[in-house]
Amino acid sequence: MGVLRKTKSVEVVLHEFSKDSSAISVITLVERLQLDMNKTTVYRILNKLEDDGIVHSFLGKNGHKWYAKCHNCSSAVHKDVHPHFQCISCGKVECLEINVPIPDIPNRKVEVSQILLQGKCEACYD
Amino acid sequence: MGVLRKTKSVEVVLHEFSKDSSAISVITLVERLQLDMNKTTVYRILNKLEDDGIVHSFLGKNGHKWYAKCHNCSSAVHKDVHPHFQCISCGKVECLEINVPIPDIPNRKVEVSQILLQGKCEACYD
DNA sequence: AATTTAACGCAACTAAGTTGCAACAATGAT
DNA sequence: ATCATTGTTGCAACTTAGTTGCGTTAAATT
Repeated sequence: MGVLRKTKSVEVVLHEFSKDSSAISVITLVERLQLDMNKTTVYRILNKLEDDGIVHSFLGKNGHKWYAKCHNCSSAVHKDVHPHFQCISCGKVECLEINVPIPDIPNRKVEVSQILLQGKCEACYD
Repeated sequence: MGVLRKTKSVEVVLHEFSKDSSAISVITLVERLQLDMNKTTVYRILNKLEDDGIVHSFLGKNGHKWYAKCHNCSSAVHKDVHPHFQCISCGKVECLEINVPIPDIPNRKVEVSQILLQGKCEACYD
């Protein structure tokens, strides 16, 4: 499954990602687009955009879902398995373009790593 | 706040952690103890046990809360900021006694790191 | 045993995310 | 351009993790 039709709603959602380079939580998106579309539509479009490798998702500090634009993904391979950074002051979430090497773990095969770092962001830094 | 009284319910919850060395999700715990106590009680006891540094919590792959016994914590300092491993086959979650070094990030101060690794556990490994 | 007050059970609530279905609209064919 | 097809949307109702308020119960202390 993926995005098949270029609807108004899809364009509106895409626009939100194009104007903001940081990640957006679904909650924020639903709230921000409540006049444009139903929350069900937001959830469904995000699902499809992720299938298509256009955005990727991850969980913020409360276990709520966040989305951000992908840089080097396709529907086949989601390469964007970078860490994410959430500011504990302003709540903003960003993708970090760094590589965190995961040590080998005996008798276990790590396939996915989900790393959420929390602290003070650039703007909230003392 | 913390555990002030040694009630039957507290002992039952503690017993669950003593008989199982891997982590337990709140959902499982509520279900497993439904004959012993109310789910509200489970949530409240876990909260207090965490405050006291007896257990620590983290989020599993669906954003659901998990708890595991602490090894070197106190109510003042939660030292148990190790990574967790969740098996994608059987769903089991374990604490990993390894250290994942987080690289310094320019202009940001990392205070907490939440690392969830997913893959095949010892038992489900091919 | 009486008193104090933390802890408990219960029911009702909140909020994120999902589902089913009828109505609508983007796309390709005519 | 119009029609038919079928993917997409809105709506309402639902599911489920987690929380809250409050009256009752039961630890701990005297």
